[in-house]
Amino acid sequence: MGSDHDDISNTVLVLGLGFSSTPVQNPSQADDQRPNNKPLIFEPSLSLGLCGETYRNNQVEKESDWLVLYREESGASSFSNASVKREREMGSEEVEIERVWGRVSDEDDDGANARKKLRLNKVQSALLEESFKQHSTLNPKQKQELARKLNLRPRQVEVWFQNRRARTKLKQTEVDCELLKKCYETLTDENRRLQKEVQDLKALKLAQPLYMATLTMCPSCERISGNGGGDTSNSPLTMAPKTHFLRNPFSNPSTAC
DNA sequence: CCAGTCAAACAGCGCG
DNA sequence: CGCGCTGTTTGACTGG
Repeated sequence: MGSDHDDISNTVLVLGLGFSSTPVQNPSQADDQRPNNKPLIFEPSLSLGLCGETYRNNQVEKESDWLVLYREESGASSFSNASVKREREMGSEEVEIERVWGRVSDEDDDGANARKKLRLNKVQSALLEESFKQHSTLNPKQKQELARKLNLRPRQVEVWFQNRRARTKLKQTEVDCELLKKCYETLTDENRRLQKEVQDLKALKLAQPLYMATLTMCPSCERISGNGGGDTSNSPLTMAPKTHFLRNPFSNPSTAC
């Protein structure tokens, strides 16, 4: 009866109002794909802006260890595809150590490998992620420092942050898009239902023009009033609750009084 | 800096 | 098992 109407209305209202402020957990596929990585949680916010600002403090704890590991293994400037694949398959720390990786620097490009694409190792990725969570943009000093820590060129750090921002934004847009689709569907259903209700009421009004045109009753005080507040005490008519409570618009009595 | 794009690296699948 | 194919991820570049 009227209760389901109210339920639907409330649902729609909540969805509409909650949209801009409801935080949505979005387990990031991209960030969790590397099997060897610590579970870095990217939590895009549904609220406008400020995405990627949340982070877990305890992820910083290993940074120094990673850097030690990183510094121990860094120094190589060539790049090995086979070792990269092996690392991903085995997913162990020791492979990380024996893996040959590094940067394609301006200095040591030999021409043949100039177009070889660098793949950041997990230490580098983790530190970049950590840094990104703290601030999604870098000032020149931060960029230099990060590049120095990671043995990368500042340009590479800069590019990584640009890509990270862009892909975070894209991901957030996709989440928002899905939410808007759901919201649209809900509102469409609600609109359809209300249209039908209007039609029903119109049909009812045609069938019983006198009642519908002249009388209304508040369900809380059960007083009948005519149009323009006229006196109904001498009216021979009695109330027809059936018409009034078809969908119970008085679920909130104050609206009728 | 951002949006758009390219292309290397990689993952996953089916097939012989 | 390995090969080819396809789709995805991601480092890098370009133009505005």
